[in-house]
Amino acid sequence: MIAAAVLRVAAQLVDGIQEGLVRRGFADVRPAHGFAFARISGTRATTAELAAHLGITKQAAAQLVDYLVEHGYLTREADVSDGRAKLLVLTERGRACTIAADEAANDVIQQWEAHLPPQQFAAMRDALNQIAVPGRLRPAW
Amino acid sequence: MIAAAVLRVAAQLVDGIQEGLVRRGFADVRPAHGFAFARISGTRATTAELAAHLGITKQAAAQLVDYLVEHGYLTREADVSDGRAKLLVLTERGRACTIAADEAANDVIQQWEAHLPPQQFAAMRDALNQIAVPGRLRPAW
DNA sequence: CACGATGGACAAGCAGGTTGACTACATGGT
DNA sequence: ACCATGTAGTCAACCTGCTTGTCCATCGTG
Repeated sequence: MIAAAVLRVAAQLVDGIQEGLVRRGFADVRPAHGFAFARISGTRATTAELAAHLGITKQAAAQLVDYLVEHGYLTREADVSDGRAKLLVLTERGRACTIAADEAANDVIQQWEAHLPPQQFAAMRDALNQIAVPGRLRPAW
Repeated sequence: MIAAAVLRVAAQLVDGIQEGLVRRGFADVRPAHGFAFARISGTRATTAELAAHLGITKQAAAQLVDYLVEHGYLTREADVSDGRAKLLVLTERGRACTIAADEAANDVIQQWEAHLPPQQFAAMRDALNQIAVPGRLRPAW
């Protein structure tokens, strides 16, 4: 069953990243935080924008941000161009964590690559990229 | 990024199945229930076995089973060979729901197939089946 | 047949999300 | 210049799905 295979592969990836982060000294982040980091390290981000990106309410996003601030991954800075907003910026540790997550993800993917003929791996990668629509990232489990 | 593509594809699949189930009249089941159905419709199943299969505690599995019994998908039957155990068996509605879930999953997959050259789709399917280890099904999000 | 292991259930609590209401600031129309 | 409406953030209450801890009844093996 291909559907089950997709879910197992996704589960492997998430679990593998999580384990890799623990090994690299980032035991206090959850998978959801990774999606937040990805958003914050990209363009300018506020809590409300983050909430929209993750598909959760801004209250839930706010408490996620609280957690990351408490654990030294993020700071809230005043936005000079908007007195209401607070910009989310990664700390040094936050940037180190995003890098570690990327490395951990690549470790998992390299294991996949090692199990497949190069051309088949490339076919799978291209197929996944074509299928994946740029919409929501987190499923509604 | 291939990691993001995998997660998006998995999210699409889960969301697509969920939406297909709603369209077919099964609005009161969650994705986790699908994994439970798959286990129960296979070999003999008890609540404790289900818990092990899903990677959750038996208490959590018990309340999941409670829900499915209340909603008419399952019954608990006495096990003649073990006075402690209660066998989980699908009702007619339960069987119909598993069939509907299979159909919904196939709908999603057919959309993927339609977007890709047949040979590339086959390569992706085979690659995923090779990569997927038969371990846990639900990630620890 | 006694004793450890196992299936199931009861209770309390936690984590991550929700809805609702409120304040402070922004912005565009008259 | 001002007011109306919209938006970022926060406080509070609550819900759901899961956890840990404890217990009982039954199984199976020495």
